[in-house]
Amino acid sequence: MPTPAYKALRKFEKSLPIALLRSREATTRLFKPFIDSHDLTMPQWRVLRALAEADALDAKTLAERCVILPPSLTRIFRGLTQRGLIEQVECNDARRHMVRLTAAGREMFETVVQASEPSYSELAEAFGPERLDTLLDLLNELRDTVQCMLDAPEDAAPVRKVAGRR
Amino acid sequence: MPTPAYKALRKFEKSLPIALLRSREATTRLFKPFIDSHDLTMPQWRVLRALAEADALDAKTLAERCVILPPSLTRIFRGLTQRGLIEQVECNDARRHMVRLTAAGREMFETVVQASEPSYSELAEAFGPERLDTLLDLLNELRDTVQCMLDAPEDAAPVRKVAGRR
DNA sequence: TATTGTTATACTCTATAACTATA
DNA sequence: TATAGTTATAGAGTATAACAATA
Repeated sequence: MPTPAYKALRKFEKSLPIALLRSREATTRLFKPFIDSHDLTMPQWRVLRALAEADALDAKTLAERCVILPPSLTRIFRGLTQRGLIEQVECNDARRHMVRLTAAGREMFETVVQASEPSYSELAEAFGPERLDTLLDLLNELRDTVQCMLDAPEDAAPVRKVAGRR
Repeated sequence: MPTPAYKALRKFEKSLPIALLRSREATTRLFKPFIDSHDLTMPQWRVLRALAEADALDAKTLAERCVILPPSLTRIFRGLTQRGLIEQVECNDARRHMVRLTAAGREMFETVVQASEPSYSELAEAFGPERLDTLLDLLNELRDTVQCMLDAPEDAAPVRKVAGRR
């Protein structure tokens, strides 16, 4: 007989972490070819995309917004700078590494966007534009909700900040 | 003036791949400590979780269901077997590597589930149980929709199966 | 003293191709 | 001949700690 914990458990498809992973995997498989064909990695592309909406951003902001750890971001900066897609920007606070797109970087961004836009439109149409919008809202609100839980140290979680053994 | 492609583009927060990534990152940060504290990796945990709902599964099924590539799965099998959490099961088709949880594996599964269930409940309550359910449905349907698009070779995508240069 | 970012390092996952065994 | 899985291997991401520079 199944134990209570097993019975209470949501089915595999109803597991939030797994559903997020599998949806992301499928979405990535759809769009990654467009990124690959321009010799960009997905994290590199997220950086270009974030910069395309801002004049310039610092490493900390990009790390948070693109879900990239600082050491990875350092390498990404190096790669994109060498290829002439981004450039450093002077900043009052000399500690901050601020970057922006170069003309070539913006051109690269536009090229990839134009190439992949049809697939995005096709997906939106197939899935339903309003449902896609609902999904996006729910995803962003879920993130906020989790963020709040993690900020409020009230739960019975295992060793949080100081990671366990390993 | 912004180019058409840029204007047509959804804002950063409205990008599906990025929204999925960021939501998953937050969710992972919430649950990963429970997995870590039992010296399991996330992929290992997904395998245990998938096996907990089935008597036995073969590598191909697990790879698809847990979003793990075959070579990774081979290593995961090795690790979980050495720790006595899974065991191989005889199969008619000698090519297939079928595995199931051992008693210790099921015990490990139950322990982790019981430890993390309070956080999941707290999240469900904070987010709204019915909204969480809607989100899960949308995620699973999104995956199906994308799957259909990828199966139907009709779009103007770049070199699909045969990856680009690299 | 706190913050920002880089370097160093180890480990894991990702991704392909080549190979073996079985059907 | 096709399928299932393993091995080999290269590369990229993940994660921490330690360090340098600046505030």
